[in-house]
Amino acid sequence: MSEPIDERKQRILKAVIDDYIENAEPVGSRTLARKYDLGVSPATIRNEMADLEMLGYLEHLHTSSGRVPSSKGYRFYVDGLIPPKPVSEEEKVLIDRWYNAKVRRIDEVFQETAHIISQVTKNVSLVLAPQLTQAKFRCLQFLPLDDYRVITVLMTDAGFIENKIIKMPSGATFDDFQRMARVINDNLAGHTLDTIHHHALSEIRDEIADEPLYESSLEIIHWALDNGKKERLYLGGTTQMLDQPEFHDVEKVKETLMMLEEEELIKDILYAHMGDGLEVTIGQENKDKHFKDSSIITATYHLDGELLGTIAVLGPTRMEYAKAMSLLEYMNSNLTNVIKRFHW
Amino acid sequence: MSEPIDERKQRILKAVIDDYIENAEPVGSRTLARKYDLGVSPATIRNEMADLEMLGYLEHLHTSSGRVPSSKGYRFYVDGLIPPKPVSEEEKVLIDRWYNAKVRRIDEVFQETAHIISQVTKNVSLVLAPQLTQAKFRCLQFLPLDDYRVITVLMTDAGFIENKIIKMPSGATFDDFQRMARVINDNLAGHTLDTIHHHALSEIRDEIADEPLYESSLEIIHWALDNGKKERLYLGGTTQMLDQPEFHDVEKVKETLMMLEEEELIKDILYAHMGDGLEVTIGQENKDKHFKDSSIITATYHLDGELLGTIAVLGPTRMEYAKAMSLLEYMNSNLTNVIKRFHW
DNA sequence: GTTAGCACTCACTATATAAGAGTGCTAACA
DNA sequence: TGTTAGCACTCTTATATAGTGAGTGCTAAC
Repeated sequence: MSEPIDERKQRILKAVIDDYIENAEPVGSRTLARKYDLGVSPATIRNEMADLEMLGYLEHLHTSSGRVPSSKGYRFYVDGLIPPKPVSEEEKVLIDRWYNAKVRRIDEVFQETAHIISQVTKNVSLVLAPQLTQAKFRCLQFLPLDDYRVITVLMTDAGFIENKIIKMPSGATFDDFQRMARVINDNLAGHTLDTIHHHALSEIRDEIADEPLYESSLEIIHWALDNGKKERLYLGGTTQMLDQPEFHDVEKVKETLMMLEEEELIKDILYAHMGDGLEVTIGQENKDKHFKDSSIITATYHLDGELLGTIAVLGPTRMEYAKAMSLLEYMNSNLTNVIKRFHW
Repeated sequence: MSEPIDERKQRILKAVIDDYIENAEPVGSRTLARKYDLGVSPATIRNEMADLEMLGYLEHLHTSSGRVPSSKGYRFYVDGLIPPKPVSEEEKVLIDRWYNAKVRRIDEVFQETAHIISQVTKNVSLVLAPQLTQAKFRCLQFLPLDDYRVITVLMTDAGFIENKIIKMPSGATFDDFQRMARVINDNLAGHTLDTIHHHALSEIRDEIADEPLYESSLEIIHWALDNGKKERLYLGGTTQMLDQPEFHDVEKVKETLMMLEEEELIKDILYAHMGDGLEVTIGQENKDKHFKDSSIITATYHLDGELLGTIAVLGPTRMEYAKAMSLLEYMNSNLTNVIKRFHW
């Protein structure tokens, strides 16, 4: 099955895949001999291709009509044949400029990251923004709004901030809320949002010792937890992907778009690859059957050593792996800087 | 040109448009006679249709093959022929439940509004979220974060809140920032964000009388203004629209999606109809040539008497006007409640 | 004023044919 | 023994042609 393949076979395999990635059409021996400098005749190439097919690296659509790489073929290509294609300095400058021009608020960083990736790779990009569940509760503060409302500001360790207006129970004063903030902060500071449980709540209840006020604090804590659970997914390139010949059929487009709208499905895919650095999953290697014709490249990014989120490129198996991989690698390492720049 | 058309012609015109809206195919006299109870023979219908074409209400694609409504035909239909199709009570309940299930933060209201509209109408929906430029500056407050950073919280009249972390100049203390907040609030409170000009800034400069601190306040005010300028556009239904036979061609899909990505273009369209209540613009009536085959229905929503934003449906001229119009009307009046419910 | 009848148009479908690209095999060659 | 040329065969794609059906417009009869 997996016999070693000699250097010439590798050269031919690489040529087939390069050509197929470029032209999206089954490639035959004649074209190969003409376009690539392989030094052998089409007939020889035919023999070698037949061998490569036998070994599972290439596939035949119909009896006649050129060959197409299989998942195994792409895998071999990705693991050993592709030349590194680093992001050029000009591209880096462009990317930096783009961030500067477009990003004003922290959440826009993720949207624009998705945008950049899809623009460069002409494929769909996915960016999973930081999951606050793993962030630590830092503090909660109140600001007076008027006689019966206060603004609640929640802050986590990683520096993310959320706010919400809440009503004060009748009879309560802003001072009561200040006191409540102290109680909550003392009890919850340093805990990750997903480890705040009932026993903490009951302590808070005891310390607050006022039913309506406790109700308010519950509302606030639940809101904080909800916020923590909701990591956000940003998509990019759903228009660019139409440039790929794979999507010449509207049904295919619809199917793909509908799949992309299923946030939970997509998140699960991204979770599956979380924390493993740069990872490429090709066609058949995908567990979900919807993705048997797609490849996914994922990369995780960090901040101060803490895992923050995932960025990914999703496209047809016929994808410019070299380009996408080095771009993701760069975006990945760059994202930390960008977040710091715009948020601190 | 615009001679009055008698009752029978109107009945026939309505039947043609109803049928075309339903089936997306040119409608002929025979089909019309069979499906609709018009009480006359196909031949008579043919004569009437020929008249309606002469008057500009119908169009012929090819010499033979049924008729299709013109923009003028749709206009007449929308202005006088469509039966009102109010949102049913069940639908209202569903919509309410949907909001409750999905919306946690204020900005999600707009996203979900777009989502609901597109789900119901099977067309693209556009929601222009409140423009803060017209909102009044209410107040600015600071919260201490650590020794060298503070959280800035900006609040506008309509209750929208934004926050940002900023660095303190070396040597400055949190008390300095508190003082700065007072100065800024005294000078700017009650002004709309787009009327904050240089003379206000120079007064602030005089009162603060400390260069690094003034720099910080400038940074904050500019951030506030930037926030005000950036009204946000939410899109929905870019997948649903593929169900319409108008989009059986991928090129058409791509063209439309690319147009929708041009935020400025779309915003301009929405601005053009701002403040006019419910408005329908049909095909040729659109000034922008990209929209000559599309119809746009817009509605503006208000909060406490103040104009807030616009919601719209964008689709092929062959659109279920009755349904879309009553839905927009309802969403429109309902949006105020929803915003209040989730934000106050 | 309405309707039946009829010739005509035009798009759409199905079928046949031809062209082109590619394969696999065989046999000759270095 | 590996490489190559040649050739028959397969299968897709493009093109042309004929047939079908829905619809119109006109005329003449009711």
